Amino acid sequence: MNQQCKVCGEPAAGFHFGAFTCEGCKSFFGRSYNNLSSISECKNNGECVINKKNRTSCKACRLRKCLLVGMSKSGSRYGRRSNWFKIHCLLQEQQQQLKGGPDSSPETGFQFQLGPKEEFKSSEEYNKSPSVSSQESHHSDDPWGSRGPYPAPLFRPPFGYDDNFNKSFLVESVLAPPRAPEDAPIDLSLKSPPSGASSDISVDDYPSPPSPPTRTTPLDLTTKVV
Amino acid sequence: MNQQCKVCGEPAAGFHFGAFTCEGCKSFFGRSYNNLSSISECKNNGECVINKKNRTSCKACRLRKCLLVGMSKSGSRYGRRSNWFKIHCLLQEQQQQLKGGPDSSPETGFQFQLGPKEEFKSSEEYNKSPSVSSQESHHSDDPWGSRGPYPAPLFRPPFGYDDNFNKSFLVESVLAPPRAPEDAPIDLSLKSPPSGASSDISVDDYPSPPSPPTRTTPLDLTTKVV
DNA sequence: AAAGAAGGTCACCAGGTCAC
DNA sequence: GTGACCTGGTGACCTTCTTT
Ligand SMILES: [Zn+2]
Ligand SMILES: [Zn+2]
Ligand SMILES: [Zn+2]
Ligand SMILES: [Zn+2]
Repeated sequence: MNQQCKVCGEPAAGFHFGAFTCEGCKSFFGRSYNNLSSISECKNNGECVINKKNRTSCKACRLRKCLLVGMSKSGSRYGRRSNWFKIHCLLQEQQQQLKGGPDSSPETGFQFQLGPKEEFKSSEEYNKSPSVSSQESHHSDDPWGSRGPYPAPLFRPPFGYDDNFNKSFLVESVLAPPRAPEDAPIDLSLKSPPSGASSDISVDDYPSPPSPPTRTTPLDLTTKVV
Repeated sequence: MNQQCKVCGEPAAGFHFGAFTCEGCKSFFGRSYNNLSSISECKNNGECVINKKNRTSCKACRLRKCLLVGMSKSGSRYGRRSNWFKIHCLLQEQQQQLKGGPDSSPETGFQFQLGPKEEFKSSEEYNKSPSVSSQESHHSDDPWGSRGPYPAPLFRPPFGYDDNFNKSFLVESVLAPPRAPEDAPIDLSLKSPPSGASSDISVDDYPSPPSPPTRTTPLDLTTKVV
């Protein structure tokens, strides 16, 4: 299994925070997440394309990429992955090779968790975002720690698969370049969501896993959203 | 690990911008790079030989040397050096002592990142490898060795080298020094400052770092799995 | 157990400082 | 302008703990 970091393209060290990443991006994400204020605005209008060599040059864009590929603190967990997961990884990898060449852009790299792109589910949801506060957000106590609400069948879809929370919420609100006038004072608003809830990032709770097996054909699993 | 500055020969302070250099050359390069205009043309026809004592006397030549030894803004590396790398350093050092005497010229000093020169030679071996040539572009990787998945043995070869590479590691590296596939262009455009380095030197890209022994087979991921 | 991820550690480096 | 010295960020390696 030879995955590449979905953020920068370097050989991946494992599945971290919801995506295959290298040690560097893993650490970076872990650090940044708790310290968003340390990230200064992109000087390139938020359009940097992250790769192995330049990944350290723009933290804002690196973080954005992390979120884009599905990383999230809450969407992580300990322990080994199910077979289901591994199998899918392989398949996906192969498929990708067929059409993209081994080195297809890290940009879209391996699409495990719903493609970042359209998954965005409009920003509308985001617009009303603060809504997050609704109520389920108090998941706080144990975002995931102890086996949450899952049935854990033999082949349960791997974690992080459906966690698209950050896609809609964080990515857009926070990192997406908010149309700032050039000299915008940065602020990069991603301080922390107003809505308290302490969740600087809230995850709506865990969407029921797409029941996997039983094949559906070309594993679609991705689209699901709830 | 006492390395010498590849630019001037003084004891190196570390690996900076892609090469082992002293503090001075590091700073010099960092400064000059953003300010090429400040460098005046060489008065000696671009033939100055840089050493510890005269390094400050001709900026043009000093900078040229920097580039020659592989320095580049994008070639910098962060974080700790991998064990694999360290071992390599030692070996190389030893080898060098055997044949060069402890005090071999700083000129050729330690060749880690293949000098942009003809270090290549063995690349032919590369070329004839059928599959590789096709599109193995993402092959590279350096002795810095970005690690793959964990339970990594003490000296884990970077990227896709097979696991029992470890065993033969010593032997191989000694007999067949690693050579990089050139995935990097290495143009090193500025052979000699055409006329004043004033013209921009585009050094965008960086000579691929040294690199580990080449692996031959295209990774057979199929076998492993599950 | 064994595998594998989160987190911690701290070797290392780009940059910035500021007496020369 | 130079380069010894600091500082904050990075990432290879390691430890702890969860999941298979
Ligand atoms: Zn990465
Ligand atoms: Zn950027
Ligand atoms: Zn030097
Ligand atoms: Zn000169």
